[in-house]
Amino acid sequence: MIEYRFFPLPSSKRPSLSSSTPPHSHENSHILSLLKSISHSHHLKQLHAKIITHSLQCLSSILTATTLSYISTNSLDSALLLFRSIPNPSSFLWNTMIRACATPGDFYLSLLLYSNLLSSGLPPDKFTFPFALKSCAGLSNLAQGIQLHQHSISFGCHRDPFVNAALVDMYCKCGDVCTARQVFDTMPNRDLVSWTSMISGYAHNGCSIETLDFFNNMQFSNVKANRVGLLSVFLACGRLGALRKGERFHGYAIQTGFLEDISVATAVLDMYSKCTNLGVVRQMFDSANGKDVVCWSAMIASYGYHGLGKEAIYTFDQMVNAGLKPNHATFTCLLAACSHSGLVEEGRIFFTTMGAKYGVAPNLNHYACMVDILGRAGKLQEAEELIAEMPLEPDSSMWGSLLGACRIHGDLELGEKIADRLMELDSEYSGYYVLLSNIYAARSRWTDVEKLRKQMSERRMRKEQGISLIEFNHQIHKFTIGERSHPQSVEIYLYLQKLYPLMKQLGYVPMVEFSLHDIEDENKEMALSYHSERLAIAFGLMNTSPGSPIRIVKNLRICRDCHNAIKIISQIVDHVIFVRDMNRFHHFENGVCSCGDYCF
DNA sequence: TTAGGGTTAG
Repeated sequence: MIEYRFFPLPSSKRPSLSSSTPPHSHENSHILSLLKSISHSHHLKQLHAKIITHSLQCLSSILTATTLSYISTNSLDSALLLFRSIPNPSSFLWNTMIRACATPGDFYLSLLLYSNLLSSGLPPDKFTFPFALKSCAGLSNLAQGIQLHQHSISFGCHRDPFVNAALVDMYCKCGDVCTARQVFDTMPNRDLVSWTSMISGYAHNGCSIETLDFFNNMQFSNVKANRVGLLSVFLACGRLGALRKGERFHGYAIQTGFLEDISVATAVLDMYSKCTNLGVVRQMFDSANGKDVVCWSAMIASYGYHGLGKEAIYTFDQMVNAGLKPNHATFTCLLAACSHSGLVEEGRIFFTTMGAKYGVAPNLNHYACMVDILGRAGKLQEAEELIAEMPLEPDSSMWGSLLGACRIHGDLELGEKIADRLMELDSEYSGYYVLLSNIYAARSRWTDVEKLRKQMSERRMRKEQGISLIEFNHQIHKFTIGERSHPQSVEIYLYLQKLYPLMKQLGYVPMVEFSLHDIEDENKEMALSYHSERLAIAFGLMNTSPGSPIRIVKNLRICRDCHNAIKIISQIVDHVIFVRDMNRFHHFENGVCSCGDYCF
């Protein structure tokens, strides 16, 4: 636990109430009303000076009002300075200070004040906890949050609905969804906000199926959803690729009027961009009223996922011409779009001018995008130099981007060098090991593959399991590599076995190096044939009529062999196949993929 | 005086 220390003024320097000259009461009321109405920090400072000149700073009510005015004029430093000079602040003032600091950048101050409140002897109350918990949530400080939870019980505030909602939110934002759910389940009264906190917690912790289930539970409990709940639902549908469910919620958003809100319209747009083709996304964008920078950025991101980098740039230009100022996320979307489409020069220009021209200095994400742009295009040396010269401390993801490029271009020497760096950084992300393992496997260096596997095991790391999802009959069906637990497994495997010779006739040659086990080629072929996306595609093809699109969502990158296989499958069957992997969309039709094979 | 929030690399 972090020990929060507070440094109060020595008591001798504090103003003393008893030594003050009694001021005129009408003058006090006048100053108090002035303090309430003041809206500019400059005027407030003038008034504060007047208060000191007239020796009114000894009055508790005046000091409290002045502190509140500093908070309302966003002068937090002055408010804190003044607050520290107040001998015995009221609970109300403590809470107001803790709340004022419960914003990004000042969360730690908020907790410092909470700690000092405890030292002062005043008990925290039902207003204190929501603000202090919000600060723990903002810092993702679970240990501190658990202590606050215990304090809320000790001080008898744990039954308050606001405290409970804040606890649910804190546990979710600290990644402990299970405890959040326990708190939720024991709540005496669950209102819309607590339901929404839990739904949003599930959504932001990647529990997409639970998000949708919980949203349904809320509706069964006769709690009517609002726009905030809908935002989480669209996030979950997008992640699951659950187009039909997303469409149903889109209908709900239209009926209830929530779609008029630009945040809901953006969430719907984003859901479509992750579930389907661009036509409907563009329709959403064109029909949205009051488009802000987030909505424009979502449209730019969407062009990026679908490999239309030039359209992403055109949309960016339109946004700027419409008078909107791009933010960090806009540039991340834009650079990622350049990367997916191989627009190296365009990306380089945006990257080098974004700070001076648009006032957005490149952050780690932007550097990672630029490394990716250069790396994918084969400019590995330039990418390495960019990392070496960057003014920020490169993190593991930066080296990970470059390692990804080494995998694409088969640069084993650089790949090993980067892998050493990643080991030094002690990254817990198993994907980097898998990338290096892929580079070794592609060169049949099975001893090195085995060595890596051992290192992963020593570090208690496991390769993230590949999962493919497909929505059918309002249900999400999940497939993992070689699994046989699905009710239609027998038929799925038979289907793939029948498809295999047809694929070979059309020139499919299995790339056995993508099967990482040191096993015989024939077995490798079979291991590849049962990758999760192929099982999901077979399930989709078996259960839908010709002409209907097949939509798959995969949590990892699609492997090169599956990519080739699906291109050939799209030549055989009368279906368009969409696969969204962890990076982007692949739109397979008549033997061609929309990514132009650029990602391999 | 109290809460939940749409875009973001690999």
